[in-house]
Amino acid sequence: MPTEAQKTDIFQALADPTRRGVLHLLSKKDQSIAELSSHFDISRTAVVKHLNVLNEAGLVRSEKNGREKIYYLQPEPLKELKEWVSYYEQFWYNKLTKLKYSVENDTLNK
Amino acid sequence: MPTEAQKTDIFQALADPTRRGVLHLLSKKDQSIAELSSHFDISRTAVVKHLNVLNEAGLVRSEKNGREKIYYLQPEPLKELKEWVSYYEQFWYNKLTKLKYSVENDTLNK
DNA sequence: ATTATATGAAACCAAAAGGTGTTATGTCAA
DNA sequence: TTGACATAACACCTTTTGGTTTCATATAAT
Repeated sequence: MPTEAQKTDIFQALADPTRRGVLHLLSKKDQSIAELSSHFDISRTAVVKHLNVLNEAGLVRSEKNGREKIYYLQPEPLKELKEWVSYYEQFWYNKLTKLKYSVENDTLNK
Repeated sequence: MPTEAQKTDIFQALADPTRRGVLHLLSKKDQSIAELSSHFDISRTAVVKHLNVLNEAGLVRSEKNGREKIYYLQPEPLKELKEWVSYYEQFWYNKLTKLKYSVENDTLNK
């Protein structure tokens, strides 16, 4: 139950390397748009667009502080990603597990 | 050490829901292009394009069987995804962990 | 009050993504 | 060998994506 609806698919949000870079920066420190932008070679406007995508995916939030807007990480939606990948973990080492699993659980779709 | 170079970023490969659907189908059963295509509302040609993307990301492989081309899941590259997400796991429950971590390990990038 | 700073918002653009349909090639089966 | 089937290879199209520049607004500091 996320506080806000996730308008953007999390997989799509993470597809862009700049956006993943933003998440990593925010994992170190909450920071303003200007500070975030200083770490990339693209314009501030472009970074803001990425922040909007991340925000719509529920991965970041922000609050105004004077004339600054401070962004912070909101990692909870990544749980979905973890669950997704954990399904595939069973196939990593031997292929026999696949058969075993599909017999035990009969999950055809999600 | 993947057998083949991954020309396509795994995050990008997973961004498309159809491609994730293909992976899920292949996790159940190795299958031909025709059989895979039957599960989607898009053309076979479109499915082939998705398969090419997945192949370039190292997530699927194929082998010819007569006039058919059988695709199978290659889940190993997903380990990278798991590692990526595991970094963020530490931030899931309380925000204090963040500080703790960044003090102990001083990993600024990657 | 004025100036510098931080962000917001809009218009625009090129390239990539995701889709289509058509035609060609290789293989199986009758 | 002929027809059907499975895939390959193109050419083409529309929308989305990731970027730009420019202009406007709000706040801080002198």
